Parts: sequence; C-alpha cells; structure tokens
Amino acid sequence: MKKADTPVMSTRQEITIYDIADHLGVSSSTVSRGLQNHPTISESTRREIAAAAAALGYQRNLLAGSLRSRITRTIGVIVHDLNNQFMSSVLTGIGSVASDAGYDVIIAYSAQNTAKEALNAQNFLKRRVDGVIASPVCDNNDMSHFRLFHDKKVPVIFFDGAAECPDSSMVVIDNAGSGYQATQHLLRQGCRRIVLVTGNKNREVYAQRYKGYAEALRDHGISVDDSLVLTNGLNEAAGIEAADAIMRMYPRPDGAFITDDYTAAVCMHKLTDAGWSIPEDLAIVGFNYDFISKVVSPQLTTIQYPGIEIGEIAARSLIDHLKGYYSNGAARIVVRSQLVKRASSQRLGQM
Amino acid sequence: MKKADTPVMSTRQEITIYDIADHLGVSSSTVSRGLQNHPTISESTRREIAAAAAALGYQRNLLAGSLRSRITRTIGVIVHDLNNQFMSSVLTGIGSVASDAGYDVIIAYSAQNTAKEALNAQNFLKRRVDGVIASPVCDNNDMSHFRLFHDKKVPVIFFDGAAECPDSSMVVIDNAGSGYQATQHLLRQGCRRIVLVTGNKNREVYAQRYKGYAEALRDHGISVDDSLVLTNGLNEAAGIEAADAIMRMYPRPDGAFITDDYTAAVCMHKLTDAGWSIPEDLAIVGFNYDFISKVVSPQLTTIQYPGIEIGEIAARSLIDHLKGYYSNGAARIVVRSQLVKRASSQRLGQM
DNA sequence: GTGAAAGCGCTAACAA
DNA sequence: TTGTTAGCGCTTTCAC
Repeated sequence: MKKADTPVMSTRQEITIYDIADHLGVSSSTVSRGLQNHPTISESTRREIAAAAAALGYQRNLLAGSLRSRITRTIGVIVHDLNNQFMSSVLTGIGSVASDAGYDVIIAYSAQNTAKEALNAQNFLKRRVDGVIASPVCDNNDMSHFRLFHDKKVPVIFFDGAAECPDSSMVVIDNAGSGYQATQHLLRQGCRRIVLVTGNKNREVYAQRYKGYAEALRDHGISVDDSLVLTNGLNEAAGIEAADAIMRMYPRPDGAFITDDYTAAVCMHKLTDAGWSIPEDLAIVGFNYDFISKVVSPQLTTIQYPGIEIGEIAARSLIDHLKGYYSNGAARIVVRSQLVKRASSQRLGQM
Repeated sequence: MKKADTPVMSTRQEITIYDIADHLGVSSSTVSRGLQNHPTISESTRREIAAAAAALGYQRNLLAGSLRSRITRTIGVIVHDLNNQFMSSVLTGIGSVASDAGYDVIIAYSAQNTAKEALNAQNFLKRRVDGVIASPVCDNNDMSHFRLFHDKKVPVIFFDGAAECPDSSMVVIDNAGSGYQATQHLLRQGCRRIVLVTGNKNREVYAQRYKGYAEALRDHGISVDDSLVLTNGLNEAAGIEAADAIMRMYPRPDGAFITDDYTAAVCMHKLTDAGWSIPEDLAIVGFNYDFISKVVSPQLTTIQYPGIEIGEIAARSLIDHLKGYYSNGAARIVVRSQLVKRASSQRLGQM
C-alpha cells in the first residue's frame, strides 16, 4: 500500500515486513508476529514467513522496533580507562554474558576525563540504552551525570570504584581487606618498614587499599609513616620513580606493596638492576594478578582481581534487573579476591 | 497536536521536540533544525530552543533520527578475541578516533567461533551500523557472512588477518617482513637451528610470519626443518609445551622465534628454570611488544605491533569513507612494524 | 489465528 | 526564516 505509489526502480529500498506481507498475501502484523515467534501465529504461516524473509534477504530493522517498543537491548559500558588487562577482562566478561542474553554492548571510553564521561553518559541516554555498567573517572566528586540515569530510570551498576554513589548498585572486591592481607603478609615475612605505592586516594579503590595497609600496620603496633607512602599513580614512570625513591630512603625499607603488577614489575626490575635482591632486601607484593606477575623473576606475589568474573556478575545482575527478576534497590556485590603468594615476597623458608 | 488527546497524567511520557515546540509556539521542524544547528535557523530562536530543551530535560532520541535518516553513527567492531593487550590497544585506538568524530562503537566478541561471528555480523546489519571494523576468526575459509555487508553497501575494514577477502580494505603490518627480520636477526647472532613457535597457519598473519621465517633461512642457505616448527597456538600452555619440546630436540636448537610475547616469556621462564641460559644457549625473539617484553629478564627482543595506531587508522579511514571523502575501492594500508632488539637475543657483544 | 490502524520521535522535501 | 506534511519500519492494541 504504502509502497504502491513508489516507483519500483530504486534498489536502495530496504526490504520490510510489508514486502514479505505482500509477497505472502498476509498483513504486516502477521509478519511481525511471525518473525518474533508470537504464539498466536500458526506454525505453517510462521514457516512461510521465515522462508520468504530468507528468500528476500530481509534484515529486521532493530531501530524501528526499539523506537516503538522502547527497548533497545543495548547495554552501555563506561570505562575511565581501557588499555589494561583488568579492563579488557571485565569487558570480556560483560561481552559474553550480554551476548548470550541477546544484548549488545556499546562502550564509551572516558580517557580519565570527567567532562568526556558526562558527554558519554548523555549520549547513552540519547541512544536509549537499557542499562549501564560503569567504572567512573572519579577524579573529583562530580558524579552528577550519573544522576541522569537515575532520573530516567536507567539502571546503573558500578565496578572498580565509586563508593560515593548512594543507592546505586556495584560489583567490587574488598579493597580494604586486600590491602590488609597484602600488608599483613609482608609483616609476617618480617618486614617492618613497608612502602606503599598506589594511586590517587580520591579514587575509592585506592583509598580503601590504603586503609587496609594502615590498619594492618596499626594492628602490628606500627604507625603509618607518610614518607613511605607514594601516591603518584600507577604506570611505568611511577614504577621507576618509586624505585628511585625507595633507593633514597633511609633507613632502608624492607617491604613494598605496589597496587599494580606492571608498576611493581617495573620497580622491581629497576631495583634488581641497581643490585637489590628481591625478596631479601625488599619483599614485594603487587596487585591485579596480571599475566606479568607470572613471568617476571622472581614471580610476583599479588592480589587476584578477577576481572572476567566481575564483568560477568555485573552484566548478569544488570540483565536480571532489566528483566524484572528482582526489583530490589541498590545492591553491593563483593567478589572474592585473594592473595597469591609467590617468590617476590617469601623471605622465610616457610610461609 | 498529537499529544492533545492524551491524558496528561503519565509521567513516563518522553519529552519530545513537540513538547519544546508547544512550549515555544513554533513548529517541530524548527525545533529539529534548531537542535542540529541547521544554518537556516536564526540565532535567537536557536538559543531559545536550546534553553527550552535544557529546561525540560529533553534528550534527543537518536533511534528515531536514525530510523528516518538511515544513518546511525555507529561503528560495529567484530573481534575474534578480546582479552589480550593487542586487542585492547586496537579498541583504544578505534574508540578515541570514533568518539572524536561523533561515532559510537558497538563491539561483538566472537570467541574464536565462526558461527557466532556470523550471528554477530547479522546482528550488526539489523542494527544498521554505518560501517564495520573486523578481525575475523578465520578458522576455516567461511567468510561468507562478511559478504552480507558488501551486499548492503556497508563498508568493512579488516585488521589482523583476513587476506582472503578480495576487494576489501584492511590495515595490517608486514607480517612476512617482520618474520623475515626476526629470523634474520637471529641468524646474524649466529643462530643456525631456529625454532619457530606460532599459531595455526590458516590464519593469514601466522602464514605470513612463517613465510618470512622460511625465506630468511633460505636466503642464508638453510633449509626449513619442519621438526623445528611448532604451531600449537600461542598461550601459556603452548609456551610450556614449546619449552619441553625445545629441551627434547637434538641437536639442540640455538634460537627461537616465538610469535607472541607472553608465550615467549613463559617458554623462556621454563627454560631458565631448567638451567638454560638466555640468550647464550638459546636466543629468543618474541612478537607484539607487550608490556611483558620489558619486564622479563632478560628483556625480550620483539616485533612492535602497534595496536593503537592500527585501531586509529582503521577507524579514521572507515569514517573518512563514510563521509564520502574517498570513494576508492579496496585499500590495503600497511602500518610500520619494527624489530626491537633487547637482551634475550643479543649473543654477540655488538649488534 | 489474522487484519486494520495508530503511532514511537524524528527528519526533510516542499511550501510559504 | 519557518511551517506543513509525509513518512522511516516496526509493534501493538483492538476488532473480527
């Protein structure tokens, strides 16, 4: 009908359910229903519809459907950083769960920039994503752009940070506990002057790790010495800086908790080059359970930060929520993390 | 108008351009034009429109726009694997270029599975992505699902593989040349029995690296000894297997080209544990320029595989194409890769 | 079990 | 510079 007055010459025309309907002499609604396996359509017509669709090379237009149904089957993922093993693990986890559930993932990369993150959030709203999984920048306290989602009833699940969002769900590990464990382990190896190399304490994850570090020390009757706490970030440069700082410290430190494996590896490398023995001179504990931790020598003791699992859990709980399985409000899921003891910290014959 | 007969009680109603139009006493098309900074709209009304939009908390519905305009500003990315440093670098590159150009990226992860990849391709068609960037599985020769894009005039750019797609664009490195360089380097270090550890030769990248390896040997008057070529994949297990195999070889090999840094690192580790000296007993060259290559000891000689750059170039050329900047057909962009010489292969005092 | 008709929110040709 | 009007392709009551 709609197409009757259009000249048939255009090959750029999309094939629509109307074409299938015309072809079969049924109505467009029958085709629509047939395509989505609606129970009220007879098996035979459904089969005919499927056959015609295939024959005509029909590809359903999800845009049109989403516009009408207000459901996009799209999950938006906002990450402050992308190019590291933890994040790609999380994405892998999210991707596989989402895909199995018929959701697509659109990812926005904020490059450590709150303004850009806000833009990304707006954009997700315009795309009408069904839900959001986010690891926010958190370089200041401006999380207001996440409130937009709340206003529009778009569920958000945070991971890797963002404790400051009240009534929001999140999937995290016990960062304070992990920091405590790592530090306690070093103390048990006989360390007394333990350096902490970590990121900016504005980020909740780092604040928590610091807290655990401080508590463990206190529980062993040691007070925190701020000159041993280095918070200049976690990357190659920071690892080198940390090594330099450590070599200048007096009295010498005897342990280091470096909350990123790559940074720890770089630091360790620099120290061994300078003649230090690891773990004899300095016992080291990293964080993340990167591939790297396994191939450096000595192998790095580290805290396992299960990225794939975190991604899977976040995606699963978001999708469950979207399907209305639970309507409970904010949830805080704590994923198990654990200390993996290896040579870089084992100073005693035994553990 | 459209809304006049609707009871006003529903708070779930979206705010649309009609609301803004009513609010301002102008037509919806004026609002639409104002919102997209159409030149024919006066500065003053445009400002009013923007103000009203902000005041009402309006969020443009991109679905509706895309449905009408047939442009989604979405790039689909298909990757056969996700959880490795090269891929996350590529994604980072794609993401930053796409985002700057106003495109969103939706990623589909095929988990080394051709059937799933085909499904992902179909899905992208249904979502009406404007263009595609893909690193296909290629475990067999079935690439037919990519022809769908061709049929619908959706441009595709491949990276990391897929030479078998005629008249398609791609961004690659010179894998054969890199393989040649790596092997030649080992030969120049005095190696004569050089092991090759690599992936399945069905994948074009591995086939090419093999080709370079073989050519370099031949150019030095050495014929390829298939017992030195291990193609059981590239991962931790393969690294260990490779080390075991190497230790069993007789006569002993004196060099190894392992086309993945992590695999190379694992293999090297296992060999040093068994008492081998690197590079004295075995000179090793890896591939990828992973972080890992820098923190193992000895540091790993490797081939730089510039992921971020590849992603950026792929995204840029796809977007340029979408904007109609060039209408040339298939292009093959070869990105510079190079040998990074480090301790794991330097047997002679000089280079 | 199937059809008619309205409309999701936006864009863009054509008028004015 | 702005308004009118007709869809984009699909879903979904409501009717039969």
